[in-house]
Amino acid sequence: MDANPDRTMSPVSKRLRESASFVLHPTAPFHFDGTVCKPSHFPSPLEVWEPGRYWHALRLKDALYGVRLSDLGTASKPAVGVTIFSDQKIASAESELIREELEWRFDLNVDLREFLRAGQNDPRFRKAFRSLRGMRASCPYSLYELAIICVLLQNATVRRTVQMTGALLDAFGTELRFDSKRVFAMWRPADLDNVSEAELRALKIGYRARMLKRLSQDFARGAVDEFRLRTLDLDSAKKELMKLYGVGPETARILMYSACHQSHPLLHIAPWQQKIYSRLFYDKPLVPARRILRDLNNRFGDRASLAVDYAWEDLFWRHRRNPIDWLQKEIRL
DNA sequence: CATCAGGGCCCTG
DNA sequence: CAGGGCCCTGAT
Repeated sequence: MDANPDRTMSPVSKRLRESASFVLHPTAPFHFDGTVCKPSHFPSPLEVWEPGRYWHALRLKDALYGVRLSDLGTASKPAVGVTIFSDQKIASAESELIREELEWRFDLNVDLREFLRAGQNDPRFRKAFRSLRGMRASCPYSLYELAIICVLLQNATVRRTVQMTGALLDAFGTELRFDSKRVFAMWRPADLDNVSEAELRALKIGYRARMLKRLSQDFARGAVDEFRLRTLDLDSAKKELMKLYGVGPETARILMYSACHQSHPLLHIAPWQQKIYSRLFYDKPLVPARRILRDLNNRFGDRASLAVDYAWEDLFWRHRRNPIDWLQKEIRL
């Protein structure tokens, strides 16, 4: 294991050099910034975004890459330039594997045409669909990595999640330096084999320490096959995921949606979501959850989760440009 | 200073 | 299937 053995030291750091490049052609329409940058997410050192460009770490098999994505096309003629940074040469078969994985993680081949039409026809969604037209439900992380992030989000405020993530990455992550950027790669499941629950707790992650241990063990011994999971239908996949310690209905939903690209009808709206959706879709302080569910599912069916995501991210994009008062009050730091 | 709730989940009864 | 407890932190 190459996780940092002395956790009082600064994190393991690697310098990578440019090793391969190719171009991807997403389905049209495509929205680059909306796909790679999610303003509703908590800020983390796992990625860097600038308009039209995006940097992150990618673990595949046993290799660790730095990735830069560049927007080279337009909404209707999309093209994404990919440059891979590595500490060794990249064979063409390897390059092909990376290409397929990136296409999956950013959901570049999905057909959104019918879904986008439905959004244009709904006055509540028209604006969001217009400004993010072609956005994907993407996730730069592996299933394991996203599961860890979900656990760090549970029952915590954003500020606390940021702290826990930083502490864990300092201890077990790898800092990648490439293309004048620095991003962190998360540890691998097996890297926590020899780390005790007490050591994790010392990083102030509380009761989540046990979940991190058990999740990592399960992934390390192959109890979860991410690639098989991608092929399952919604219910079976959800059932599989909920066997994992620390993965309940909400985390399973997030994993299904973001990492497995299973859009779905809405089943449940939490109180904090209800408040925000009421403002967003009805311009009222509080609309009954039942009604919100019915309206959205009627309009969008099994793409309802994606529709909400469009409105949600659009809201945060607008908030970023021009702070929205009522939203600021809802999102505690 | 004390108390509480937080962008869930597990466990118990 | 309902409700209490969980780590820690900032808000009150």
